[in-house]
Parts: sequence; structure tokens; C-alpha cells
Amino acid sequence: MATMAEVAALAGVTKQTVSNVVSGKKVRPDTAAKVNAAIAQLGYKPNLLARSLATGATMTVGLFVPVVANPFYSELVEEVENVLVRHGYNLLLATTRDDGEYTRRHLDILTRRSVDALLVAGDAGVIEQLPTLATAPFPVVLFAWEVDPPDTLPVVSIDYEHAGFLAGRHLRELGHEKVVVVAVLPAHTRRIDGLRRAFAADGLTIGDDMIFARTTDDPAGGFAGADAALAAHPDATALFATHDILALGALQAVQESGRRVPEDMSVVGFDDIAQVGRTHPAMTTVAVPKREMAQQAVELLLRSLEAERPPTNVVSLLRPTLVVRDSSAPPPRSGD
Amino acid sequence: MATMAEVAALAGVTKQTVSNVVSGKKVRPDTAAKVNAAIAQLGYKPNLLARSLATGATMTVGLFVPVVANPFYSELVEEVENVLVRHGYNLLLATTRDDGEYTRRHLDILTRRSVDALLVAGDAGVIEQLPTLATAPFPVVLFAWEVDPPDTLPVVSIDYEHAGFLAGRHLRELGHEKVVVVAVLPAHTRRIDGLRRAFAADGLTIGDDMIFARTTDDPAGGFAGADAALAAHPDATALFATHDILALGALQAVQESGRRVPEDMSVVGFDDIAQVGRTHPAMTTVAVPKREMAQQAVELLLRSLEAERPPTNVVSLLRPTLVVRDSSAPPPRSGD
DNA sequence: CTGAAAGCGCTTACAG
DNA sequence: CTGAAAGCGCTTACAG
Repeated sequence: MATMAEVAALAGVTKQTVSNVVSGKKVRPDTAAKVNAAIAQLGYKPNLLARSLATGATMTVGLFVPVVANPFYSELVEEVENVLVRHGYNLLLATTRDDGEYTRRHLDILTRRSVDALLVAGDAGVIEQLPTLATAPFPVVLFAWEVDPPDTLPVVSIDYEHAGFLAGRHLRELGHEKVVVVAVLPAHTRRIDGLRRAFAADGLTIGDDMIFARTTDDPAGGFAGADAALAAHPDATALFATHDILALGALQAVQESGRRVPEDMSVVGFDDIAQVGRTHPAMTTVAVPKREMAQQAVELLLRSLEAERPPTNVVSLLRPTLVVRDSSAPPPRSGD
Repeated sequence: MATMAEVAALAGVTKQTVSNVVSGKKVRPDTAAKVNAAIAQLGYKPNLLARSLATGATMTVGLFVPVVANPFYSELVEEVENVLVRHGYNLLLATTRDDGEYTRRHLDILTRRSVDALLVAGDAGVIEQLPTLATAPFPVVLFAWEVDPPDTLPVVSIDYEHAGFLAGRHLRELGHEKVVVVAVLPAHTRRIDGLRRAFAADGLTIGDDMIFARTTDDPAGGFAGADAALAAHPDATALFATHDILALGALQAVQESGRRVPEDMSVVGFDDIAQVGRTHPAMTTVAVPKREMAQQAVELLLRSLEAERPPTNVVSLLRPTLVVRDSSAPPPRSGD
């Protein structure tokens, strides 16, 4: 690879002039032409490593996600990458696996590598590293954060409690009184809180015995959870799954139990991943604006980088929306 | 951030000695102790940028994927990241969007950033950049490559033609004679070639009129393609979708047409993404060993980095396997 | 507007 | 085994 000094020699100028041409500073046109000719002839490409060492900026942003092979996070990753590239930044991706130790190690490496900033999605393995995160030598923004946001760092998220409320209110408006819940716990507690609030508004209580906990987020778990729920509460008229992946399995379990959806039982999911629009029946769900969330988080970060000040310490909550499809309907009239 | 010189000053030694301690070279124990104490006291972390500039190695590997919000590629990304981290490397992720111009630009940036190596998944936008790729100043490995592999670069992939053959042979063994195909074209041509070969072995021809082309890979397209296929060939007894995402929509279209799966019609997919194990009925599909493929590609690259020689220029083809579930069965007896 | 110097924070030979 | 020098390839003041 050609170096800046070689270009300078060939063009008959000094390195500094080459540097000025490369970084677009004012240079006399004929000088610039000579330099550009030399650059072209040598196929010169600036060494960004050297530039970074000199300037202190790497034009690299780190992104932590728990996993990527999960529709929720893979969409976040894709959106973050798109926004970053549009602004001329590169993406260093690391998976935390909801594990504090991985998080710590990745954080340490990013620090040594002098990334310009860090985006962290998901709270699970991250909470215990929050103190370290808060003292990182670069701006950090949290997003897709479900538990109580720390006040040391800016976070972009959605109001998960409100999202659960939307599901609950929808079921209440349809007239449901007895709903079973299949949920990843404790991760999705907020979503259930919201559901309960909607029912409580009408004086209805959703007991702990109506909640069927899973530890992971997969269709098989949704199936098993729904199965158990139906066995325990054969008179329930609605099922809320705290994530669409669970809802996929739950829908099947409900159908295999001989119940028609939505005539005999309503099923409502959460997230609005691509596939639930094509289930049979198409699934009613609470849509999480994933891409907007990723976009806001990146932009909050980039604005602070460009202004060379720490990001505004805000909690920015996007609004989830209810997407009514064909898996929810009024409960069967009693006696049907 | 503390610098190596500061550590040296505090420990009363020279930078060189600190460097030796940090990089684990032989140092007298008492000297090492002094240095480590200084490191701890100052919270010193080596600046990897400076190290990279001096050594020429960045411990960073680039990964190009067309998209990440797609189950096939997100699994590849995840696996690549895992293997890389295990070996102490970092992942710079870029999406090419099947676009030659994006590919070129990312390649240019990675070159300037001096990544140690590059992994490229998917052939679409990449083919036109192959000449540039072949002259990159770092090793490049291609994987998940479907068209004719170039002979300039190593590739790890599966035998897509053989995978299609497996689907075809399965349908033939069940006794199917008339199969319709829903396919993303021209991307998935190989898969159809294999299907045809299996039928041709028994003297059966799958005409072009049996192929229903889509341009993108989504359930809605699968639904529409299957719909058209059934209308054109009401007597077909089997449907092959060249990707599970298409198969998801196709399965639904077949069912909504009033046909039972698999009694009236068999449906076979391709890839074995997580969700097709939980469709109703569970989908028969050709499994692509994505994680093994990603693993092999990374390891081929890392071995060459450690040996400091270009990667062996091989074409390594993994074996796809047929996963028989409940969506395929013998055709209905004629007259049923 | 252009040139000579110093510096970013490391590592790599090379003497002692 | 440890110390003084040069160098990786850029950029940033600072004179001319």
C-alpha cells in the first residue's frame, strides 16, 4: 500500500499538502491536481488507523445485542447499521448473550479500541455493568430497555407497560373477562403489569395463577405454556403472549386443543414480527416500533458526537400501537 | 486515559518494559510486579489503535451480508461473531443489500481501516466486485455462495443442486409425479436444477410452466406464487418452495384453497429455519447447515491468519440433509 | 497557501 | 533481562 509520503514525493509537495488535499481543505487548484494525479497513479488510500491515532476519532460505533438470531434484535441491528453507514460510521457488533461477563469483556475491548460511541440493546446482562458503562470514555446510549431505566445514561425505548395496557384494553373492549398469559419472566413483567391495569380499570383481577411463565422465547415454549394454561383454565376466553414468538406456538396449541381462533378464543401477541401477519388467522398484536427506536438511539448518539458533547440524558419513550388482525374477537356467548 | 509512558514513569522503568509485561513476554518477576501495580493504580489500558499501527494487525474481521433481518443471514452473523470472539477477534459488520456499489464502498473502507480479513456471505451484489475482492490486501473467504464459485477465492458453501435433488428424490419416493415450484429467481436456480434431476432420473420432466417465479423472499410472495401455481395446475400433488419463508406462505395458500396438507398435497421447503418446525403441519424441508458453514468459513480464515499465509483456495461443500416432517406424504390415489 | 517539526501510543530491532 | 532510538502513517499547530 502506498503511503502519504510516497504520494507527496511523487507530486513534489510535502505530506501536509497531501493531507490537506485528502481531507478536502483549501489547496491551490494546480497543486491539488498534481496531488490527485499522484494519488490515482499510486492507488493511494489513507490509512485510517493512523488518522485515528492522530485525531482520536475512529468513526466506529459499537453495538451490543443479546443475540442476533432473533427477529427482534436482527431488525435492530439492521436498522442501526443502515443509519450508521448513512452517516459515515462503521459498526462493531458484539453479542452479550444476556451475560454480564461477556458484556464486561466486550466493553473493555471497545475501550481499548477507542470506539467513538456505544449503543446497548437489551437490559438483561447489562444491568450489573451499568456503573462501568456510565464511566466509559465515550458516549453510551441504551435502547430497547425494559426495566427501570438508570438515570446515569440516556435511554430510548418504548413504554412496555403501556404496550401491555393496549393489549388488555383491546381484550376488555371486546368483552373478555378471563385471560391467560404466557410470558417470559421476569423479563416481560411490565407487559403483564399493563395488561392487569387495563383489567383493573374495570374491577377485574388477573391472578398469578393465570400467568404461565417461560424462561426463553421460542414457539415450543409458547405451545407448552398455552397447553398448560388451557388445561388449568378451560374457561378462559383469551390468551395474551408477551412475545409473538411465543404467540406463534400458543396459537397452534389453542387450535390443536380444538378451539377455533378467534371464535372460541382470542390470541394476542406482542412485537409485530413479520411472520405474524401471515399466520392463520392473522395475529392481533402490539406493534413495537423497532426501527424507529434504533434510529432514534443512533441519532441521539450521532448528534452528540457531532456536537462533541455528551448525549442529552433523556428517557425517550416511543408509542407502541395495537394492530388488530383476525385472531381476536368477542368471547363466545356463555352457553355457546 | 493513562498511557504506557505514564505507567513506565510510575513504575520506574522504560516503556519497552511495560510493553513486554503487557504482551506477556519474559520479564523479571519483581519488575513485572512493579509494572502491574502501576497499571492497576493508573487503570491503564493499552491503546489498540497504536498497537495496530505498529504491528499491522487489527484483530478485526469484516463480514458482509446482504441483509441481517432475515433468519438465514442473522444465524450466519451470530455464528460468525461467536467463533470470532472465541478467537479474540472483533467483528465489523456491513450490509451489502445485494448491491455492487455498497459492496465496493464497504470494501474500500475496510481496506483503509486495515481489517485483518474479510468474510463475504451471499453472491448477489458481490459478483461484479469479485476482481476487486481478489486483489484485496487481506485474505477473503466467500460463503453461502450459490452460483458458480469463482476460482480466485476460497468458498465454503453447500451443494445447492444436491439439496434440490434431495427434495426431488423425497417427492419421487413418495410417488409424486406432478410438482409445482415457487422460487426466487434467478437466485435459486440451482435448487430447481436438482429437483429436476431427481424427477428426470425416473423419466419425468418438470416443465418451465410448473415454475412460479418470485423476486423476493417473503411469505406473501410464497402465498401468491402458490395461489397462481394451484390455479394453473389443479392436478399437482406436491409443491416445492425454494425457501422456507416462501413455503410458509405457500402452505397457507394450499390450505386456504381447501386442500389438506399432506393428504391432498405435499409441501416441501428449503433451509430449515426455526419456525417451520412449528407450522401446522410441521414442514418437511431441506436443512442447510448454516452454523457449520459459518464456522468453517471463519476457521478457514483464522487458520490462514495464524499461519500468515493466504487461505487455501478450496471449494468446501457441506452436505444438506432432508428433514422429513408432516407436510409430505404420498399423493392421493387418483379418483380420491 | 505551503514547508519543517512534533506528536498520537504503541512495537521492533539493537545495544548494553 | 533492561534501556535509548527509530518507526508505524497520519494530523496539528506554527512559521514562512
